Amino acid sequence: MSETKEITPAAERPLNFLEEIIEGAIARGETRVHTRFPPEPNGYLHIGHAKSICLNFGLARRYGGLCNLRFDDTNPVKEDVEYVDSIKEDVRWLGFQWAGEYYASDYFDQLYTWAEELIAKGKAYVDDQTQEEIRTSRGTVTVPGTGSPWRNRSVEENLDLFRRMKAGEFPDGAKVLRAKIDMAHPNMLMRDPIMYRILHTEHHRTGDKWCIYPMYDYAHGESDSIERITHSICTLEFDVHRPLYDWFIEELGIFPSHQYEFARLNLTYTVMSKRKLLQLVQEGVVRGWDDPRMPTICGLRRKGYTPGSIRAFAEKVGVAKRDNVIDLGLLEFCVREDLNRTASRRMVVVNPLKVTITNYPEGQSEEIECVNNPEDESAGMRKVAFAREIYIDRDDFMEDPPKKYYRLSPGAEVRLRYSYLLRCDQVVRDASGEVVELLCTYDPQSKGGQSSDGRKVKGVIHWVPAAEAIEGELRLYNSLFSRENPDDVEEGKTFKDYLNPESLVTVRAFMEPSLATAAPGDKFQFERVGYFCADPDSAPGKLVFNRTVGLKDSWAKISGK
RNA sequence: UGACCUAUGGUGUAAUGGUAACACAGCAGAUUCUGGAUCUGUCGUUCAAGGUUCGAGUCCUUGUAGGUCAACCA
Repeated sequence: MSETKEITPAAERPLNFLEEIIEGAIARGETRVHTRFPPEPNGYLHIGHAKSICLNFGLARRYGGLCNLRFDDTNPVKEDVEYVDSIKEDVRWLGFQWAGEYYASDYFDQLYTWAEELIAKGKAYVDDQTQEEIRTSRGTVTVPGTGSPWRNRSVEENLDLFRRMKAGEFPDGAKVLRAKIDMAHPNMLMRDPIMYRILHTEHHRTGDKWCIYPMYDYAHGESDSIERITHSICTLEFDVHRPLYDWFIEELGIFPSHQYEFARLNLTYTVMSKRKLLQLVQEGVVRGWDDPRMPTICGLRRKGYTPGSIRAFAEKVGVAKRDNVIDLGLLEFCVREDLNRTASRRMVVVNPLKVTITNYPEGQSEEIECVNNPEDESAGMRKVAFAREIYIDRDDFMEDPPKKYYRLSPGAEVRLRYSYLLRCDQVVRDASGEVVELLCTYDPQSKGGQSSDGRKVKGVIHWVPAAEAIEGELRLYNSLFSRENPDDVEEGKTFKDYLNPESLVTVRAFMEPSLATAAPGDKFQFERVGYFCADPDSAPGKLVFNRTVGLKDSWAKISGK
């Protein structure tokens, strides 16, 4: 009964609509489940991708199937190996293994052959119109398009022209290959969509082998088909692409993969579009893709998020087809839930106030045993030196405290975490009247939760020994934007007008000595402050910690902060 | 003013024609050497109007609202 509460296993919650579709198929005897996660290597993965990754790999795992990692690298002008590497690292870090690592570019030869096949069937043609002409002749959502003057070229001419496009005889933009469908189709995507464009650009994998590249719509379904993907899961905006996805597969008569759409993840107080995230990086608004304020996987990792907390989050947000905006608080809840069970506790004073314990012998000190993690006995104990001079946090002292303030104030008594009861006797000020030191007395009988006369105090505050404390940097992160939905811009503004000027606050802090050996990535709970993770910038003698998330703070609520 | 998708507490997600529930957030309390954690209680929900049915969140019709689509991006 008192066991740690487990995250609801996927098996014990109701099925989402995709699982119902799969179980329906299984009921009809189709037992194979093969999914894929298909990022374009043109940017870093973010928390929205994490939802897709957990979904695709999770479904495969749940139904004993496979999930491929496939790079949708059909546009060489935007793509780079830097992104390929980061994507692989992030998927692995999230805890998933792909059945195979594939690239749409691996299929360029097959795709080309199929394109010639469609030309031969009279289902595709080479169009000489300019980009502008193609755009205007496509019509609008309410006006049907009109056919290109090149729409009825002979199969022989189309084949010849397409081969010469491939051979590099034409400059970029001179010609395209189009599917011949229906220029008056109510779905704009079906109005003779472009299959190939000329791009004399080196590809990060195929080099200069190709100067024509397939478009997403032509490449994606066929790639799924080649890999014999059973469930091609994508986000809602691809819904209108499905008829085209099916059209190519149908015309080619190849393995019938099917596309299903779900609603992408949105989070409050952040943006999720790659374009905007790229802009923040390029303009130096953040320090890079892995800036802890970014909603990227690498940003969250650097901030101290755990793979398990992100998986739990993906599980909790569910999968459906309606647009949604998830409360950032849910993500924070998930990481607190995880870290509470696993993070070692430490004492760190953010805003130091010196305390001299006048009845503690000068020159004396003792080792105090501190519990590393009350949620995990196996985490053991550590020792912290206690002496006559210590630091406490300024927030833990008030000269004139309001009601319900349990912390230190003149004449009041609190417990120093893991050690003694402490009473404040006198306040020392500097010339300007600022409080610079507290003179206190301790109850020598009060160690280990006791007191000399059985009295109890309500407040417990943390501390560090003045002599041994080490100094370090704390990077306190707040939401990147101050507006709940930064994409929802007012007249004449852009999303950047809603950047939170306090998204990063850097402070110096005094830390207990055991933190000196913290290595980048190590996670701690600084008691009563929050969860922190040693930053890659951190090194012995130059400690840097990122605040992953603060602790729930009911005093802040009461005091109305 | 075309096609398609969607509409359930503050935010998400369930309820598969038969008592509208779960999580987060909120509120109140218990407990606690972290104002943490834990535990208990509590607030609050079916877009609208018709229809089918003994019975509708669910099916049908019509509205309304939101979203997606007019890159040689994915």
